[in-house]
Amino acid sequence: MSRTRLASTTGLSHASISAIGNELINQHVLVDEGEVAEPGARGRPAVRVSFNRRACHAIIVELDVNQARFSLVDYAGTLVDRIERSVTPTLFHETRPAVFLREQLDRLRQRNPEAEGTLRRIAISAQGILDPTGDRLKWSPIAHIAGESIVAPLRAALGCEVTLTKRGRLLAEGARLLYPELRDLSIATIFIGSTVAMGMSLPGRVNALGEGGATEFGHMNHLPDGARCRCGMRGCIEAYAADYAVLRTAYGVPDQAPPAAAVPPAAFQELVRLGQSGRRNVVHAFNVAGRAIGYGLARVMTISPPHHVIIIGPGASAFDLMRAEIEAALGTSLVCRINSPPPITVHHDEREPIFQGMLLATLSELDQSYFAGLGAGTRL
Amino acid sequence: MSRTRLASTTGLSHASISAIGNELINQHVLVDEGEVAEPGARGRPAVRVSFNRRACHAIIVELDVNQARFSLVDYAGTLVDRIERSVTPTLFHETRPAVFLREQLDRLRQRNPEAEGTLRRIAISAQGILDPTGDRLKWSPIAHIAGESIVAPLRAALGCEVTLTKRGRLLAEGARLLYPELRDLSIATIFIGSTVAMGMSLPGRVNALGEGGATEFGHMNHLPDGARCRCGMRGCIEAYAADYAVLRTAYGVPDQAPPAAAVPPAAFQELVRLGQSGRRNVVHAFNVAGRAIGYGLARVMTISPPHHVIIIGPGASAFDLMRAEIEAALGTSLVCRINSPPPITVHHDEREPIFQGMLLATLSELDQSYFAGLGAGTRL
DNA sequence: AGCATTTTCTTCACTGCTCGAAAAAAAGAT
DNA sequence: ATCTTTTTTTCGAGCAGTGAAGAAAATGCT
Repeated sequence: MSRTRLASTTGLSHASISAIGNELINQHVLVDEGEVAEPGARGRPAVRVSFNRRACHAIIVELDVNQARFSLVDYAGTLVDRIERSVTPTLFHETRPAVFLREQLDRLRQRNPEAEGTLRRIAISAQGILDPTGDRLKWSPIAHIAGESIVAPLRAALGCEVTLTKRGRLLAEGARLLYPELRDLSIATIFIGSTVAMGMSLPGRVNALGEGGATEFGHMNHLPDGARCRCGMRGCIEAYAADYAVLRTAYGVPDQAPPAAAVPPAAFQELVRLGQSGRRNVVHAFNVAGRAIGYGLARVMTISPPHHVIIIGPGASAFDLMRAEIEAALGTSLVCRINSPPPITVHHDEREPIFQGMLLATLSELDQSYFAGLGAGTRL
Repeated sequence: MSRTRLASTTGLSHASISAIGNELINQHVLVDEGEVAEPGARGRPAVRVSFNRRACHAIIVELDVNQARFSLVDYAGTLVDRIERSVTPTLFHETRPAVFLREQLDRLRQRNPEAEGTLRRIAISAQGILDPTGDRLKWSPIAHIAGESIVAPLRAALGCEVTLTKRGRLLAEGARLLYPELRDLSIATIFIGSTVAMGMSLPGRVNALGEGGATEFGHMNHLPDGARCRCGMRGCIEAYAADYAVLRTAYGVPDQAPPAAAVPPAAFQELVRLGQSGRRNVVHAFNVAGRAIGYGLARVMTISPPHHVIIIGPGASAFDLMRAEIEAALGTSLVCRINSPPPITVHHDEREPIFQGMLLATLSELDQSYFAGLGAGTRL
């Protein structure tokens, strides 16, 4: 981006951008990329400045019920290397979470020795409820992970900052990045898959990893004394709309039956396919799921109504089977009658928004915690 | 407050406080009250500065289903004069809201000619859903008020700034003022009475009148296809917990019967008394109300959990009859199991918090919109 | 009474951030 | 070669805030 565009984007004057920009270039936080040739343009050509890729690196860890992904990124946000591992319900029974994570992280570091000295942060995201200390999960749909210390042993072993973040928090921030037209709107992103989750994002600056936006939407009660949920409670939205719940409803298993620990992604895809091809019991199951999500969303609308709703995750493919029930439920809400209901769109890939949201949040935090702490004269 | 205390409260240095304070005293926004004698204190005595009462005046209008209250206040927040009028379900059928308001406002102004030149703002609060323009209510439990233009005619007639605010928005801000120990906590205040409403307040600066904190808690769905609500929908929390709903349940009226337009305050007080003395049908009705509020609160807890909950309004007197059901409902929620449920306290008078919340918000807004706009050299 | 102590408030020189205006630089257009 | 356009830098100024020093106004001790 050129200095002139930076000035108009940030609202600062050219004078300030020039001063700050050159200071950061001296510190090697930014780099001068030289003139960028734009054919047919008059005037002095713009000089692009961009982040110094080698200023620092971070590793982003996405942990969910079915898989784990480890991504080494540089300061410009470019993906340098990536490892994927599948997660089974017994994995964290056999191997302590911190040990499993450390093995994969070490492998990634050994494969990329050039990043070693500048690895500044490891950001882990996982589904569930965090302990207030941020060291571990208090509860999680990922089997056997809750209660195990994660952050402290990794921090001690690796000697760099490690953070643990609720995954749902990132959904909406990431979705905002993918749809520039939503930039100035508040967004609720609902994930439907191995769990049901919602992230909320207000316009304005990027939410830091530590702040708001997290909800327990999946465990909001839908019906008092209703279906059994993986969390042990009854009547949660998740107990009607997560993969295991749809499967249970479709095959006529009583809704008080204990939920499956995990549903293989392929099995759920097959279920969606059956629903789309019109199989009665499956269509019915997705209708039930839609009703739970619709009432949940209607309830959210009464507390903090988002401008836009995005449905995401494996269950998003079945949105057509849920849409009518969702809209009907929204229609029973005064808020949606008076102010029209929010537009709902579907985004099929959930991994990219989560990754992008986490990436942006991590780099922003590094800017604030690491780079801001460097003295004025520092050189990297 | 002395300059030294101002410095430690605001976090600014003594030098800055001195400069800014003297500037504002020159402008007659603040006044020097002279030394305040504190017996037994050593050192130079503190000089108290306070708001110049005569710097400006505002009128605060509280409008609800049963009554209207008009309060003339000065810049120091002192109540100068007040008018109360009862509101009947036919009032706004017979008299247009703007006309009714104008009559009372004119009376208040005539009684207090000394405030005339410095009346800077009229702030109206009412229950219901506001039009985005802020000129009128789109929907309200106050009969015949929705849809009628309120702000524009008053602004034209009185020639000063007029604002219309959702009442529930003020509940929590006001409650925060009354309980200093809640200063750094997020608070949800639930009003139970002619309606059911909730205001949320985050710690930090005072919310301006235009910003967040408003909810439609009373019209959050409790049970799909449930009891008929005054808003025309079915199953709202209000349809189980507002005064008309408790009355309906207690006397075995079918929950699909059209709700009463208003319940006289005395009739509801009597109902609370009957419940407290153990009358079975009334106790049952309040149990039902408590269950609706409890599930509603549990649902709110999944989206933006407050640290503290305050119950307020005429129905607060019956809190003991609802407590068990509220706590039971909270217990069905994963969030309340993992992180303990928020403490719930009762505040019996609802009018004071609403008034205080509105007062503070109005004066803060005047600081920002009016006083901040005055040039550096201005003198009042 | 006279001086030390304590506390409040003001003054003053200085920093850090930002801005507007002018100037410099680097290209294409004439 | 000169004009125009666009980007970038330089320079002086303004503003909000600070720390340190000092002035002011009381009490307490001898």
